[in-house]
Amino acid sequence: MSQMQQVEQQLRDMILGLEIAPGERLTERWIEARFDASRTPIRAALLRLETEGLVGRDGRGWTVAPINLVELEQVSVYREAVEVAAVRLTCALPDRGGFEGGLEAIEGLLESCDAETTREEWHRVGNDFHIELARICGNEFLARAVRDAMLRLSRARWLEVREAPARDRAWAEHRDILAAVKAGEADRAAALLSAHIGGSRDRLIASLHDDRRGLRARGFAVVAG
Amino acid sequence: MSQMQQVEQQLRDMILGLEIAPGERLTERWIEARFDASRTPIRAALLRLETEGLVGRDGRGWTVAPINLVELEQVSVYREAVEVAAVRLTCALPDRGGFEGGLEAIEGLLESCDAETTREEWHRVGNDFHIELARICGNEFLARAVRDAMLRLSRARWLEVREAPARDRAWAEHRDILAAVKAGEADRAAALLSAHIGGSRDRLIASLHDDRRGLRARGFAVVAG
DNA sequence: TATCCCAATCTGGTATCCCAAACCGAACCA
DNA sequence: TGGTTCGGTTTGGGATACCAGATTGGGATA
Repeated sequence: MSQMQQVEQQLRDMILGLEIAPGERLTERWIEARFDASRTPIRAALLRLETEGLVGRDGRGWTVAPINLVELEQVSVYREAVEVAAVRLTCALPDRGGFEGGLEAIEGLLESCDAETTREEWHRVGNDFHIELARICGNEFLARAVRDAMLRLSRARWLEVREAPARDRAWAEHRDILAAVKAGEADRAAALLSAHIGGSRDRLIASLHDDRRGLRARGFAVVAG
Repeated sequence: MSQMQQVEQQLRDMILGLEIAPGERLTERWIEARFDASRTPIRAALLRLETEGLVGRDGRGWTVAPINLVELEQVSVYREAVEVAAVRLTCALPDRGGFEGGLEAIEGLLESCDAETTREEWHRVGNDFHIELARICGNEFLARAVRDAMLRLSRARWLEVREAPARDRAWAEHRDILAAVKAGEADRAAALLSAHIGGSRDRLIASLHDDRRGLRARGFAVVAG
């Protein structure tokens, strides 16, 4: 793997893992020292992370993207449109991508979680459910759009204060959506998915909005509406 | 404007204008000589164009993205989902973005075309109609998605063999869609837009599929389904 | 003549170097 | 004391030198 890809992945992990605070300034020289790579691959990595929305420009200089509630809301609306379209496509498929890496695999994902599962795992599987669900429709662009959107939502979802009941409800909704898709009931799947995403969005925004002081106290830049 | 942006824009223009053939190999050194810039800004430009799908990697080395009929089909499906969602959002707005740079401006776009209009203008305004229509919904991500999709479709739309009647029909459909949005009739607008994009897609794919020998004869790499 | 092999060449990847502009702080003036 | 200016420092943008691996073209050989 090239150094550029290494730097990119490590930086992304640090940002998504909140090891670098949202809103924090980044200098190419600091990254150079931190990762022991020269500026050429670093700049390439920053350019890619910029297109992913994880870092941005602050005049001259780089900044880790802040938590932006307006952006989160818009990304979520975008993702709802794309995911619903993907699920409708999947329902229209003859076998609904039911085999080899399709719906069954996703069902396996859901069932891999139980009371013992760590928070990291819940988070990861929660992402993967939506990404995989979109992937089996066969349209690369819809799948990529969902991946990008989930990436942009990742830090916020991690910060969200979620109690066990809310988590269990989300999981139940995942199962319902999956069942509807397996049955090929496009309208029901679309409605369930839409409601699921809409509800997640509202709770996510509300949770972050309520806790924005706490977040700022942790050194995170939070841009509220 | 930085050199990187200049190189990026010029390269993009050359690719979209088919001055560099789809599928053609690009070397950083050739670009260096061609644009009299050093490899640093050139690499940055290539990285960005890669995310736009205009250039890609061919093992080691860069390649201008070929005309890929499967990709075009998928991008079009993606764009239909996003554009319909954007229009529904717009219809739900109180004033439907009707003022200052909103719907009226788009109407102006359409009316700026007549029998005297050059092919370049038709092409540009055809793109802008969809981009602007998506923009007024207020969701940056939906708007960006449409922009990206139209960019990916741009070369193919340019190559498409279109007679005047087909062109006029497309324009009439644009007007109908706009009228439905102005009236706030979300379902009608969505249905019209969906049909318009679906029809465009089918004709585009069919046109390129029929002419793929001619395109290959011009040195264009065409990947058919 | 066909084939194989090696060296010259060309490629993108990386490390550095230089530069102009922006930033920051201290010193100085009102 | 508060504002301003000015110079050093730091920044990203660009240019270039160097490297390792891939490619290729030609010449030697069977």
